Formats: sequence, C-alpha cells, structure tokens
Amino acid sequence: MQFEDTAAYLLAKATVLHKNAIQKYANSVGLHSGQVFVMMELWKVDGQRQIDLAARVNLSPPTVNKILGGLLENDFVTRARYEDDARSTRIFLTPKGVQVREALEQAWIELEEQTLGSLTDTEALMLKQLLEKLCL
Amino acid sequence: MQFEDTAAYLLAKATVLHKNAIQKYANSVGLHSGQVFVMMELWKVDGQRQIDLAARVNLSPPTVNKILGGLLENDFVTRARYEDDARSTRIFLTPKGVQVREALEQAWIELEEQTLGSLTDTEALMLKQLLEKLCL
DNA sequence: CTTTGAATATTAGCCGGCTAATGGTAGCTT
DNA sequence: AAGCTACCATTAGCCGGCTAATATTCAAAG
Repeated sequence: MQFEDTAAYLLAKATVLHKNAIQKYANSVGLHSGQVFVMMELWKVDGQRQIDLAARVNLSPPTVNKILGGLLENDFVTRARYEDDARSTRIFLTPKGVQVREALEQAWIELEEQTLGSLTDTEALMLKQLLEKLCL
Repeated sequence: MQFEDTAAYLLAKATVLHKNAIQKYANSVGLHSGQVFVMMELWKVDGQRQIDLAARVNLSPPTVNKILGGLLENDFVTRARYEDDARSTRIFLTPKGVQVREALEQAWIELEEQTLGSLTDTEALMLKQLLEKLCL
C-alpha cells in the first residue's frame, strides 16, 4: 500500500505547510496561531461561554482555556461572570481585541493568496467546496 | 470580510478534525500521531539521517528529534553512528518498527474511508489532485 | 430538604510543533 | 597547522492540541 496516494496522507501533508503559514501571518499581527480562530468566533458572537467557544472551534475545553489565558494576558479579551450561572464565564472582546481584526483581515488576504497561489480560480472554488464537505 | 469563505480558513478547520482522526487511528496501533509520518519515511528509505528525515516530512530538526525519542523508547527504531561523519546519526527500523506497518495500513484504510466518507469517487479524486498542488 | 447527577471551568501531564541557543564535527582557507 | 564557517544533533522554552482528574455549581429527583 502507498500511503502517499491517500487523501488522508495528502491532507496531513498540506496541513503541515499551511499551519506554518498561519503561524507566520498570525504573528505578524501580534497573535499566536491558535488564538486567531477563537478571535474569529468572538468577532462573530461576542460574550460567549468557554464551552460554547470550544464547540464552535472544534477544540477541547482545556485547549480553549489555555488559549484564552494568552489572550487575557495580552488584553485581547476579558472574562466576566455569567449572570445566571456561577459555573460559567463569558468572554468579551476588549477594544484592542476588536481592533486587531482589521490587521488580521489584511494578513489573511495575503495568506489566502499564498495558499491558493498555484491554483486557478476554478480549482480554488472546487477546493473550498470539497473542504466544506469534509468538515460536515 | 468573511474569514469562513476563505480556503485558508476551511483548510485549517478540516485540519483540526483530521488531526483528531489521525490520532485515533495511530493510537490504535500503538503509535502517536506525529510518529506515523516519520515511520512512513523510514518505510520508504531506511537508515536516513535526522536532518534528511526532517526535510522529507517538512518538520524542524528539533521536532523530529523529539519524535524519534519516543520511537526509540518504544523500540520502533534504533540510532547508529553515521560511518563517515561524526555529526550525523542514522535511524534504522527495528523488527517491531517494520512489523507495525501492516497494522497501520489496515488502520489507514479505515481512516481514508472516514475522511472521504461524504465524498463521491470523483470528488475524492479531485480533492487529492488539488491537495497535491497545494503541497508544491 | 437532601441527595444525586450533570455541567463548567480549571489543573496536571503528556505529545507535537516552533525558534533560539549550544556543542561538537567537518571542511575549506589561509 | 590554525582558524573560520557551515552542518548536525541536541537542549531549553514557548504555544497548541489532547485526556484524565478536581472543584464548584446547578438542577432534578426522591
């Protein structure tokens, strides 16, 4: 059997390279690679609980907790008690957290170009549709 | 801008899910997720230097060093001095390391099915071709 | 009202990735 | 022969992922 011929292998290989690219562009705006996806969720819906954030980004609660630690230290988000349930906390964007979105958007455009550099527009569209199917 | 519409975002999202799947199937044969790709390279070419292994799997030398530490502890590989250069070492498969390939191949078939589960054969083929292009 | 069970956050500890810094070796230049 | 430079492995230390285990709180059932 040739592992290299499987989609599972190719996907993992593309992943390694892509992760490095994300890290590079995330760092350029003062974020770490894992933090950007949490921020994206907060930009969609601010004030979420950690458990809901974890579900949205498909990560475990401890992982999100660790990532939020870094975001808190760097003043991108704040924690607040959930009004009706002492078990939960809500995570809110700070002004700095709101503002960094614009910088990341610019960086993300470059990342997208680098990622799709060798593909035609048609291929890029197909890739996106196929990846969406994979995520179901 | 909608991050969710970019290939860079979708690829990262698929990555998270795929990594979990790899971990699951790797564990089922006694390997950790990072170890499988190093093993695959050794199955292709046994006795490589660490620096060459690192280049082949697109990882940094320290990462490969750490991964090899685990493989050494669990007796999947051995280290040997490189004959002509005291800086380098060669990594060789043990019998156990050779043998585990068959188990991983079986697991990999299941992984492939799970990965491509929602895709048609045509879509799977397209996906593989697109991922290969991404890796260039 | 008490007890039991589920939910939320957190901690500990592991592996997997990176960069930067060390130390030793090889090889080339002088 | 000496010294500079490049190369290879390794260490330290960080972030990002996971599971398992804790502590607290809520809710529901008896």
